[in-house]
Amino acid sequence: MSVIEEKCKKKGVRLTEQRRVIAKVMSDSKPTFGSKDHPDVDELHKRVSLIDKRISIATVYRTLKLFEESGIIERHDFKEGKSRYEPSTDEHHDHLIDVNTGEIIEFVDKDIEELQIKIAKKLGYNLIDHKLELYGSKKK
Amino acid sequence: MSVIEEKCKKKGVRLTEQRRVIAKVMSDSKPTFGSKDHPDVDELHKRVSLIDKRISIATVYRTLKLFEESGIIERHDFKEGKSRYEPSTDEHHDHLIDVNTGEIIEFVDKDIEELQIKIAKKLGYNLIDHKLELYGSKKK
DNA sequence: CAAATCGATGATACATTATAGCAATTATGC
DNA sequence: GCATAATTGCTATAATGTATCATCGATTTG
Ligand SMILES: [Zn+2]
Ligand SMILES: [Zn+2]
Ligand SMILES: [Zn+2]
Ligand SMILES: [Zn+2]
Repeated sequence: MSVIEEKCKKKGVRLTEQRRVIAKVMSDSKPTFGSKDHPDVDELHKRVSLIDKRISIATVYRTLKLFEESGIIERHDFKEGKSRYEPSTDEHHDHLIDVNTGEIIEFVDKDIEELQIKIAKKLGYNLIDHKLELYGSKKK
Repeated sequence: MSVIEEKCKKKGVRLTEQRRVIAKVMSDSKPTFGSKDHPDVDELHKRVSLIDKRISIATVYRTLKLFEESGIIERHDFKEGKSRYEPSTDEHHDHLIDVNTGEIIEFVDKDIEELQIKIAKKLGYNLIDHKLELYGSKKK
């Protein structure tokens, strides 16, 4: 059983054959370091179709929304207009996008997380969420 | 003459009657502290129409794109799907969005800017651009 | 000054991403 | 197994933004 299927069970999200396939594909999407996973809906539909080509794009959209609202996956809107998805991780991370290759590098930085909380506080706010994306080109 | 009209002249961006109106509206959009300006295309078209109701939404789109590509204004994609605009400022700033009211608070923080450069460098990248948005609720 | 030229405009068609409606199918609880 | 409720696939629709194209208007050329 895939990691995401297990999380669905734990959270009481009903599973169907289609959702199980989408869960499997999402679970397998974890990027090895250096890759650029975080697939978009079309890419996911392609991967899903390799397992069962009768699953419609509408179901992919609906299931991703369901998983996202249940906190099982995360949606990102990088600079493209379309959403990209990844399985939720235990430890929060942010992203650096290689502007030349599109490669996505994940990073964790405690200092910048704390700094954001501090900035919000100074402005009189409690930080609820944040978006941090770095765009860069490889040093030579 | 509006601030943005002046910048157009300086950069050699050709001005028309329509563009002058849009430049004026954008120039007037600078938020006083506490406001939530950074208007979207529809809002801008509304404001533009008050001055000249024959200006089409297509021209607003085209002119905003032109101004943006010339570095005269900046486009932001907050969490809504539609773009919002503001005049470019001398000093770079980031945004905190009040999740309850939609209010947008601008802030400048040298430390977080430097930290981002440092993080990119550590990953082997030169930082070219970044997106930093804080979402929070007012402390009571 | 008139003609030719070139870019900008307005209206509309189209593209893209995503959601909504609905009949048919599937899963669930008894 | 049967009734009920949720889910699916298909398609239509919504929302945001871009492309097309005939027309307009400004500018240059002779
Ligand atoms: Zn973060
Ligand atoms: Zn990630
Ligand atoms: Zn910044
Ligand atoms: Zn701003």
